[in-house]
Amino acid sequence: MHVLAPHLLAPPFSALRAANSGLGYYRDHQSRGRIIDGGEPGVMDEVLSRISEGFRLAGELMAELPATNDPAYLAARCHAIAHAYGAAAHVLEGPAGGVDDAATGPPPFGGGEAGAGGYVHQQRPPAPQADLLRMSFPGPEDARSPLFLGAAGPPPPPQHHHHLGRGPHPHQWFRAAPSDAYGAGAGATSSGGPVRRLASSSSSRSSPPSPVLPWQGRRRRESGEKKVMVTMAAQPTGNTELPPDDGYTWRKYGQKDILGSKYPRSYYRCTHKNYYGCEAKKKVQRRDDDRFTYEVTYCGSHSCLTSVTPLLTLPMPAGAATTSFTSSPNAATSAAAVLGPDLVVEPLHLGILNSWMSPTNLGVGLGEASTCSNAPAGAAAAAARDTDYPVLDLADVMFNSGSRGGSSMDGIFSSHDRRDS
DNA sequence: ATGATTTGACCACT
DNA sequence: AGTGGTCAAATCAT
Repeated sequence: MHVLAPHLLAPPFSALRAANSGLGYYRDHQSRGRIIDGGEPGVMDEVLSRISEGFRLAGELMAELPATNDPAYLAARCHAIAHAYGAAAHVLEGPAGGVDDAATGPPPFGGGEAGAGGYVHQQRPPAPQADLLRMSFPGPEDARSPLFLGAAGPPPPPQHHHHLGRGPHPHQWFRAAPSDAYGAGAGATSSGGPVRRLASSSSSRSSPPSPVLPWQGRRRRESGEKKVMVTMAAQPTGNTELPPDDGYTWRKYGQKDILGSKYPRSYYRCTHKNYYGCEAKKKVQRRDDDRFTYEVTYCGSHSCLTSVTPLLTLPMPAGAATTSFTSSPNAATSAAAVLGPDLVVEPLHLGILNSWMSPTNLGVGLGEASTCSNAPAGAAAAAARDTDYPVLDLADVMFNSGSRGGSSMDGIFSSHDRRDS
């Protein structure tokens, strides 16, 4: 049995931990600008390069793990990874506070400590760092861009040209289940579908005089509606990139070219809107300056996953906050609340977790994020506020239970519930 | 048959 | 008037 330092774990774990270390990037969709202010121009490039390298190596290691049993070899690989991250830390901390050996230094993203159950996140990093996020999931065949970085805005939408391979996600690390019963891991986004036609082939549809009926409820935008923007890396899948999978299933309902943006913006609504009237929506846009990064803006909350109590009753490690996720009628709100108001990014964390694992399991609505961070969390949150949030333990538990039954949307949306068209 | 995507048009908002 | 968000027919995939 090889024991790796928490921060040396391969991608999914390290990414997860990073995310749960408060690096989750989440903010109002209006904000823009750099996330990382590295001071000198070249500094962040180097940091990125280092982190990328570390992530890449970790990805490779993970890929090799199943077939490798040589402790010495694994240790060497771990050191290489540690070195890469250490170098990044060194650059970040400057000459004075450099960390020469990441293996003995603090976790790359700080704020972690080994507890009874392992690595438990306790505090989130200083505000500035909170912006430092951007996930990427280097896979064996494509280890590009590792992660977080703060790009500022949201990630761009799926480019249909590349998109959508029809089979299972090539890139399902630690994902026990393919997604959900509808086979849409990344939601409709990856469910496959027609490849975008060239403009010239403008379908045979002879544009009938738009039969748009008289005012049928094109709802006026709710200006007060909270939105959450998240920057996520594309899912590397060999030579294509899929939009980030946040664990929910989405159905695309529109795409639009946005002024000033190189890539079009795609609009998605929850696939279960018709089942449960779920109003969750999201806009996905690929960044102009980084095609591997998408900016996802979530609007509204998922009301379709409020009955995922089985998931939320995952065993909690001893010592972890015991506040139940199950008592609330609204799992999403409850979960976020439990994590506490101090963790502004928790919904994102969970969303990320969600994306790492069998989606749909985690009934945490990202759309609830803003609401949760503002709204009183209630007694549960209050109780959890001063407690070590079991985020990571939960994550581990979830990873470990990724193959458990119930990961399928079937368990949540039984066929008889479906009233969709 | 069913469900998802594409895409032009419509409409709200600024 | 310009832009962004949504609708829905046509089309495509399973």
